[in-house]
Amino acid sequence: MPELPEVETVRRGLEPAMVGARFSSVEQNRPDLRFPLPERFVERLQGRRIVAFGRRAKYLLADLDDGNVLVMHLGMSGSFRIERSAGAGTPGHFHHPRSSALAHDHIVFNMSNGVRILYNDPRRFGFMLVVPRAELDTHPLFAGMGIEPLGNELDGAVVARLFAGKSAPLKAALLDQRLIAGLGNIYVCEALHRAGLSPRRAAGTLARRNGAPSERAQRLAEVIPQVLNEAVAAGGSTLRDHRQTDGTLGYFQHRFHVYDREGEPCQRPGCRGTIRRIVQSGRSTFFCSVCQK
DNA sequence: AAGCGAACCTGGCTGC
DNA sequence: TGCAGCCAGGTTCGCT
Repeated sequence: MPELPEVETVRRGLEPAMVGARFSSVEQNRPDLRFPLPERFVERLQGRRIVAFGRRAKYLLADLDDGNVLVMHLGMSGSFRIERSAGAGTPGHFHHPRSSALAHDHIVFNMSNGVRILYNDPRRFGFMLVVPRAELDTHPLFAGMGIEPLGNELDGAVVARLFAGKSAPLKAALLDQRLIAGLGNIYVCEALHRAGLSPRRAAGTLARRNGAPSERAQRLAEVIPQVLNEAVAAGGSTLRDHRQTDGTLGYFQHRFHVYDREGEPCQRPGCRGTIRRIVQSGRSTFFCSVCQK
């Protein structure tokens, strides 16, 4: 489900409910998600206060007051929803209603501010772990992680360097989280269309030319943050499960130019092409072979 | 070594 | 209506 814009949407929804609050109680309804949950997961969270709530690529990071970080990944079908109890605002009288439990509500955080935060994940490709903040950067999950596409690091020169010498298709290189971390199938397809680049082109063909990053690399570096920022502003894309934490839908899917639009006319002004679907490394790619070269 | 396909899971949709 | 088959926003593993 969630690529960077969806995860950022979730982060923004959860932040005000989480930062400053403590975990009053945590319900763990099964031993594992994608991986076994950490030893004593519930005990390690209960009583802790959340001091910051951030994101790195597609990971949510809740900094706890004991120096640990609760790391959460939503996999393909993970989502959070927030329920506010009637007692919110009057400390000591929350009732955290249990009546609303749905199938696949695997983890529930009952917060000291009266908010109930439920993690639902039918496919269980998501996972949670607890890592000391000081060890986060060297943790296997994060050590080899690529650059943050909404940070300041992304520009044509960086793209050229990252892709230099790669024979893999651009599509695969953009999905490789060790290069740029946070893009997924939707936004890779959309970015490539905006940049006018074929998903089948070898990534290495964007490398530097005569000491300067190629025009193509610069265009790609420009459109990636553009499409991600527009998607964040739209609350992400709702294909099936993604919701903002208050239940409202994302609406960026209405602005897709290629994703899931096989057979439709290309929307690029003046282009007479038709959106095609091909399969690359086992995943659907949508693109216009007329204007994407 | 890089790159590709399969695997991990459940559910929704399509077509027979 | 029923059921088989296919597909899905991610990541990792293992083979070539």
